[in-house]
Amino acid sequence: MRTPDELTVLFRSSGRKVTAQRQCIFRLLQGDETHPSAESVHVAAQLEMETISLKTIYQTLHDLTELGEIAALDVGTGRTRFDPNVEDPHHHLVCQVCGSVRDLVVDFPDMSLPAGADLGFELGTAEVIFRGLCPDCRKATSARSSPGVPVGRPA
Amino acid sequence: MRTPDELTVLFRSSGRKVTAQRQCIFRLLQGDETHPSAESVHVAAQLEMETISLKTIYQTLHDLTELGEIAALDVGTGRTRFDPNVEDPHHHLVCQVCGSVRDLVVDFPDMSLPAGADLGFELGTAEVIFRGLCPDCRKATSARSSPGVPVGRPA
DNA sequence: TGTCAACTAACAATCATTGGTGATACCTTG
DNA sequence: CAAGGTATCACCAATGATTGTTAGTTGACA
Repeated sequence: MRTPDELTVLFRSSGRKVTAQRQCIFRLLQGDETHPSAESVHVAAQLEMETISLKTIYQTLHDLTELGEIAALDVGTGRTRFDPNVEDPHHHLVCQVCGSVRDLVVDFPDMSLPAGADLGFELGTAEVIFRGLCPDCRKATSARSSPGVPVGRPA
Repeated sequence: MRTPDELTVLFRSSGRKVTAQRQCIFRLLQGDETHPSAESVHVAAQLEMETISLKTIYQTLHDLTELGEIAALDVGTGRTRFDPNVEDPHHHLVCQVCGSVRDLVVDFPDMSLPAGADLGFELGTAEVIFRGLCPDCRKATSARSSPGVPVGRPA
């Protein structure tokens, strides 16, 4: 996504207003690689603005998604995750224990389908999700118990 | 998954009872390649047993998943889809319009990660989701309007 | 045949998300 | 700077998929 300043211009030119809350959200998303959920953005935002509402978070994330500045993704953790990186095409690593998500900037050139395998589908994007254990949960698991904060439904 | 008869044995040997409802569900899943949701299994089951309850469907699907006879998957259509094919490792084709899901029995050998790209994750499975348009929605889209039955949240 | 799990109906609860309200704040354009 | 209108807030309700609860009945199986 673009910088907060550029987003300010973009919002205005698309008829949206730029409030302190929205700028706060812009700043928080800027360079965030954790693929936050709406709720975690809310928590982070509340550190700066105690009264900011979850509704506002949802609305702004929705606006940003509409403008193509962030991507909404469902990796099966039960909440929608938001990805500020829409520049580089990439895939995702998902921790099966704590639900953390990281970008995977690897291109798989050989992922085209053999003729006839497409079952008549008109293909769009191919999205790869690698499931595994993040470094933290790896430590916690090999050691003893209590990993990070568990998240959402299994698979 | 196994045949209804084999599942009957398996259920009994795991302390579960085999009722007419359960056998009906076994039969319906047998060879179903549409990756039905709990609700669509319910609809199909009601054709044979008008009074079968959605709870029973959920419970039996849950049991089958626990026994590893079917797989529960989240492809971002808003409902959990169930896949009776747990024998062949495979990926999935998902229609962005109607939400239909088909198996993709193609193996991608070159999907290992370059050294260092794993960000310290311990890798498990890699699941690939191809999004696109199914044959039916393709026709409907290129023609005029009204595709199949739209399903669930976008991406 | 008896026991106990499974079934049903009906209803409530969950969780993430979206929708309404009315009132206030404040951004933006003129 | 002032007007006008959108964003915000708090509060509360609704959605949709799924799970839980209850209580009474059926039926599997040893």
